[in-house]
Amino acid sequence: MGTIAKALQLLTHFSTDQPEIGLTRFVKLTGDDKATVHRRLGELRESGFLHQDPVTKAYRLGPAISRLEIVKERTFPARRSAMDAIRILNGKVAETAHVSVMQGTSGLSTLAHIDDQRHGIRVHVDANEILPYHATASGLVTLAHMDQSQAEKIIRQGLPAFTADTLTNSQQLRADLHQICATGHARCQGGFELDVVGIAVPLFDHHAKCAGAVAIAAPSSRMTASDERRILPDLKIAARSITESWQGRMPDD
Amino acid sequence: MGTIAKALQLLTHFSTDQPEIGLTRFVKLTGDDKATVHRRLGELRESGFLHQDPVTKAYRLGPAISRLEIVKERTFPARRSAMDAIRILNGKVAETAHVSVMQGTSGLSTLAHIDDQRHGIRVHVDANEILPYHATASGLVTLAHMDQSQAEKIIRQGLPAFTADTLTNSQQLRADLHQICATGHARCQGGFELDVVGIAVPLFDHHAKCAGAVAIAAPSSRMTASDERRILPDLKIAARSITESWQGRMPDD
DNA sequence: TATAGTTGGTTCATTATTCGAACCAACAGT
DNA sequence: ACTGTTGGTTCGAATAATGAACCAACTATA
Repeated sequence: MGTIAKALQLLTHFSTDQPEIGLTRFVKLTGDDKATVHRRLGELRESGFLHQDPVTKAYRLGPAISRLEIVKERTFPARRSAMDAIRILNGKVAETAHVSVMQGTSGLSTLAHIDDQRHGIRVHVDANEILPYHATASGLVTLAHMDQSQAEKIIRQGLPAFTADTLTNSQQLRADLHQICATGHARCQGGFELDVVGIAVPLFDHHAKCAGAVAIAAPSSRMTASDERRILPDLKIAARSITESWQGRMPDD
Repeated sequence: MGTIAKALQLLTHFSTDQPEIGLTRFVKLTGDDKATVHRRLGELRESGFLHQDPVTKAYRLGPAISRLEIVKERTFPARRSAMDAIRILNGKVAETAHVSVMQGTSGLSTLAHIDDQRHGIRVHVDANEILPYHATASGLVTLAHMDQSQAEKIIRQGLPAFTADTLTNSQQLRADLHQICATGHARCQGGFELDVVGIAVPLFDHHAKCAGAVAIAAPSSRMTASDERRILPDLKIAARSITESWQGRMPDD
C-alpha cells in the first residue's frame, strides 16, 4: 500500500459514533508513528478533506468531501436513485433494505439504506461499515458475479471470521459462489452478525459488470423460507430499477 | 506540496462539465509524468475515491466520496442547514444566493447554492469552482475575519487577476480588509466575473472563528445602493441561522 | 497493408520524499 | 514538583515516489 492509500485510510475511521478524532487516537487506530500520522493529517487538512477544530485540535471530515459529492451526485446520481428504489422495496416487504457498491478489494460500502420501521425487532444497518465480501449476502452475490480473476484475488486475501458462522473455508466458498451465480441471488445467515439473515441480488454498471448489490436484512427468527420466496421478486424489481437508473445493463444470462 | 496533496488535487479537476477524465487528459491537466499520474490514479481507485470504467478506462468520482459524505452530514449537517437558510434568503431577495466555506489557503468551496429563478438575467453559481479569497465578496469577508497570520499567508501567496477589475494590489487589499472587518460585510464588483456584484457576510464556527460566508450575487446593472441596503439585513439573518445550526458562535464584537 | 497517432499501462535505475525515534511545549491532575 | 496527557517538531536513515523509455491495443490515414 502506497502513501496515498495509507493517508486516505485515515478517513475511513470516521463514523457516526466517532465523528471527531484527535492525533493520539489516530496513532492508536493505525499503529503508525505519531510524526507520520501528523504529516498525513496535515496534508488531508490542507487539501480540505479534513477540518481541524481550532481549539480542541481534533479532526473531522472536511468541506472537500461535500464539494466532490455535489459533483458526483449531479453527474452520476447514484445515491438518489438507489434511495428511491429501496424506499419502494421497504414499502413492500417491511424489512431493512440497503444498497451497497464495490469498494476495491476490501468490501462493499453502503450507499443508501432504509431501516424497517414496522417491527419491534429490526436490523439496523450502519452506513459507515465496510461489508466484507465473504460474510454478507451482498458481498457474496457481488463476489459471485464479478470477474473470476478479481474474485480469486479477494478470496486469496483471506477470509476472517466475524462470527462462529462465518464461512472461512475458501473451497466451500468457491462452490457456494457457483451456486449463487446460477440462481442470481445470495443468502447469508449470521455470517457477519449473529441472528441476521440477508438476501441480496446483484447490480450492474453500463457494461454489465457487477457493481454492487441490493439486499434485505431481517432477524433470522422472522424470515421463513416462504418469506424469502415472497421477497425475491421485489428485490429483483428494485435491482432492475437501480441498474437502469445508472444506465447499467443486466448481463445476457 | 506532498504526494498526498498532489494526488488529492487530481480529484479537483472533476466538475459537472467534466465528470469523466482519462489518463492522458489528467497528464495534460497536471503536467506531471504519465507513470506518476497513473500510479496516483490507481491508489485513489483502490481507496474507492475513483471509479474506473472497465471498458473506456476513464475515471470518475468513486463510492468512498458518498460514504464519507453520509457520515459527515449525519454528524455535522452543514449542507442541509445551509440549504434551508439560503432558500429562505432567496425567497426574500430574489437573487442568486450561496454558502461557501474555507478550504485551505486556495479559496472557498461552495457548499450550497440556489439560483435566482425570477429574473431573466441572473447569476449562475458553479458549485465546483473554488472561489479565490481576494476576488470575491465571500472571499474578502472571510479573509477579513480570519486570523491575521493566516490572512497574511494567503495574501503573500499572490493575487492573480481574473478580470481587469480584480484587486491585485496587496497594500490596497489590506486597507479594504480593515474596512470590511469594521462593517461586517464585503462587497465585490466584477473581481471574479465581470458585471457581477456580490455582497457577503461571514459565518463562524463554534469557537467564533470565521469558517466561510453567505453571499448574494446579482448582475451589476440590477443592484442599486438601496437594493444593497435592503438585502444586508436579510443576509445577516441567514448568516446567524447557519452559524447557529452549526453550533457556531458570533464573535463578541 | 503499412504507418503514424491515439489510447492506457509498465519497467527500473535514480532521486527525492516519507519515515520515525527522540525531542519540545502546553496543559491537567496528584 | 512530578506524572501523564495532549498536539506538534526535528533530522539522519530508509524507503517509496519519480519519469524517460518502453510495450500493447486500437483508429484513422496514406
